[in-house]
Amino acid sequence: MIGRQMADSIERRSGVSLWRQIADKILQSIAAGDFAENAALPPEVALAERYGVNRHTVRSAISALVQDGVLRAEQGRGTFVLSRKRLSYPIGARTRFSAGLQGQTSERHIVLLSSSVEPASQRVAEGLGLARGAEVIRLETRGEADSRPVSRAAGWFEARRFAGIDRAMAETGSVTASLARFGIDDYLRQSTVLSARHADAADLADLDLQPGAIVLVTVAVNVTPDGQPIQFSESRFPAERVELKLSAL
Amino acid sequence: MIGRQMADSIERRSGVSLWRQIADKILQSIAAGDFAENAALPPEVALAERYGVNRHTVRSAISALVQDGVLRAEQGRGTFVLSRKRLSYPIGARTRFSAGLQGQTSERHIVLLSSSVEPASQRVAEGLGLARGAEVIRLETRGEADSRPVSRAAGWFEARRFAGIDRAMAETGSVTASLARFGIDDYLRQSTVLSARHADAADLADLDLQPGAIVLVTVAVNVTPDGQPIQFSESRFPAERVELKLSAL
DNA sequence: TATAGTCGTCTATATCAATAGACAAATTAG
DNA sequence: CTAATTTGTCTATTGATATAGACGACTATA
Repeated sequence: MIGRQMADSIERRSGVSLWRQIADKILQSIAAGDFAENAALPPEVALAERYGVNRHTVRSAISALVQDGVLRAEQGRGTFVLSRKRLSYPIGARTRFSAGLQGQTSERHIVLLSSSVEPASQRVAEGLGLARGAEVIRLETRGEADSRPVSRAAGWFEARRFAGIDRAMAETGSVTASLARFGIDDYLRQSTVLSARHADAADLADLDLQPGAIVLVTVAVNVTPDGQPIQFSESRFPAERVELKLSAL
Repeated sequence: MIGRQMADSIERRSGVSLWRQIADKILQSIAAGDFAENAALPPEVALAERYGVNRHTVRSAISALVQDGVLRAEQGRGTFVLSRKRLSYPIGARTRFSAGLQGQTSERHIVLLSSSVEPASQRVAEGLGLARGAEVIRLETRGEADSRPVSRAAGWFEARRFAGIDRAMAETGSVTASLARFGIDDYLRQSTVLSARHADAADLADLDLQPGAIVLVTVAVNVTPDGQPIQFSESRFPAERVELKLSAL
């Protein structure tokens, strides 16, 4: 973006419709803090002129964001911003879900969606230092803050060592607390690989997103302080609601 | 994605055309290492069936990737993968451009695109601990590996302290070397904030991307070992060619 | 109470995106 | 050589996207 000033460019015949590109820009702009809560968006004609499109095209973008609960349109008055700035999700050696979001939200928790036992895939086995096909427990979770989903994760644990961690997770709602039951009071993030892509159907459902949204994806391995791998995870974050803050370790 | 198996889902009337979504999926799949170099893609009819679309729609996706130099189609034989796995770009306290890419590419360098002196914007001033409007030098650079752009960055330095850094950068092609001329032999990454969005027109031109692509965006502050801010930067990485590896600090 | 500003709705038209089916052209396997 | 497989091209049709213009409905304010 380089500053902010030259970002108002739109691509035609790109496979991404103009209304979606404009909706993206408006979301970015809100997330970047360009509008106070309840502030008025520029009028439709002004936006149409700025982006070089028809007013109806801007209306399509706005309508999608109204649908999504980001904006509120009032006939005769204007269109107003509802949602807040993006959450800043900390990532570091000692990343814990709740701790890092303190102060940004009033309410936050993790929901266990499902658990299963399965043979380790190639990458899970590699991450955990197990033989391929070894039994692992898979926990599917969703992180929520202020009643909105902010993350969706799958975590894998060695089945033999962590038998019953699914129950612990359901009861405590915390990975840290669950691991504590297995005698692990501290763990570190060994590696994190980060990428981004368009949300697929599963992401849309899990994270309550509108089609065309972008998700940040992290693949990480957690280890004990002495380097023993305990958890392999893949997490997805809605890019429009979350940014990742890489904290000092 | 959770494993890999359920990722073949496509969203209709989402504002993102089906051919682009499919092109995205193919790119992801290649980047994830599902295909060896020069391996054949599944035939068009098979892909059409897998994604539940018409063969012509798949052809549109493939045609975009052929245009982009990712695939090569041969009549009667098949469609073949040209490009490599994604580059893994390391990010950590001591991130240096060239060092981390060693072994992944045969050739890599930074090009200085432009430099200018300007008053510091709000966020640049905050990042560098200066008064808003203080003079800063802005360097626009592009990182290339194997003749392909892999990053595009804007860096800001306090003008008074680093007068002439633009020339140093042009001569050395290295931030590290340029800073050394100002007596700074070591610096650390103090903070990094990470987000993702659709590429805008500037990104497309700078990074040689096809419209609809996704970029990873980092905003970072570099400091001297004793905590003095020296550089504020915003970098963009094409998500289809680069993943970010958060290294131990 | 006018008037200007803004969102809401309607009609019409053009282009892009996607589907459907058919057949040609090139390659590979038998 | 023949058949099967695969990419390339063509025509036709439908629906989504985008533009254009006009006008109605609601709000705030001079």
